[in-house]
Amino acid sequence: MIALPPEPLRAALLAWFDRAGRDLPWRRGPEGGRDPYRAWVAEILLQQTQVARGLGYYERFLAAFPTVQALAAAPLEDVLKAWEGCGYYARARNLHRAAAQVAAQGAFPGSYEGWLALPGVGPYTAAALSSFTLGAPHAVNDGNVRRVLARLYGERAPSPAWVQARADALLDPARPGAWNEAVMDLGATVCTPKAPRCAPCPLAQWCAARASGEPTAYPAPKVRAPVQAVQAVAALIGSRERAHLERREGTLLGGLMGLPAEALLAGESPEAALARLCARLGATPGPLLGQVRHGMTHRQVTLHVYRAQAELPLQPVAQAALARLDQKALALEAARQEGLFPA
DNA sequence: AAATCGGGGGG
DNA sequence: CCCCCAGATTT
Repeated sequence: MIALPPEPLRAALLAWFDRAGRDLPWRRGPEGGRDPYRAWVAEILLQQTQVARGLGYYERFLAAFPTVQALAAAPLEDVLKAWEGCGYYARARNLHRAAAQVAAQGAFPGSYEGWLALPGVGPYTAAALSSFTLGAPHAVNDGNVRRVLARLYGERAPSPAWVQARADALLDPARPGAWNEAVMDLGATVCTPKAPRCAPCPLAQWCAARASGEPTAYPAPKVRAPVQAVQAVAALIGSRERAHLERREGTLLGGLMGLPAEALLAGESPEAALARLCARLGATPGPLLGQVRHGMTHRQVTLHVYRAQAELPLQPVAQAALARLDQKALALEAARQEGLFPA
């Protein structure tokens, strides 16, 4: 392993950060002494979610739940509604659970280990929050850090342990929170995945990937599981404004509401699956409204949406937290209020 | 170590 | 179309 000189490298990156770092709403307050509630909500929201996308959700979420006490007291349905469309809904469920723990103990964690003990807080988030809110010397390891360090050291296949060791060694003990934010800002705005801008990079003089002439070769792309094609049927009972909805159980979209649905069994036709679904609901199958397709990283879902009739409770769709897939399905029923779509 | 969990931005 | 994103949890 090449030993990089830590002090000049730290000074160069922190000087760049102080000049060119991003101005983000969760960065208000003193360095190393940020408001733990605002910092925590941001870190959970930003897990596997790009900053530009998280911004809108952040403001709306804080407006709906201004304090951890308000979050703890709110029904989970309201929390999921605020999270609607953002994905990885276990984050919202864990955030709600953790809020109850924090409210019960009357204070936010005062250490890395304390943060790590909260549901939904793993090694990255505990390092981020302990450095941002407590000034604790813990180095974050996220996608940006992985890419920046892989390029800096010229490592094509950086393991999590390799990244953490390098991040720990480089962390500036005088400004751990600022250092963590600086590496992430560099990765997000300069050392980007496909088009790194080496010219303005404050670390260029030490960077092995830049010296190689092919910075984007570091790190090598991760091998990903193939996308699996899935088919299912759903029943629309009622209208797109007031429909019969079910709560999804399990890990996939768990906690969200959606149209009653059944996955097609191997070799099964959509009509047969619809018959199974209607038998379960005590409903009468109706005509096909259409199909919607929806991609979910490792799944490509084709949903066949049918109308159905039944004496089942309807609820206002606008107040329920729905996945994008169900919103697409509901959109198949054209709004037909008098005057909305004149003939 | 590998699989699973959403949805969208950007080349 | 493909890779990636302020990862965590479960297997």
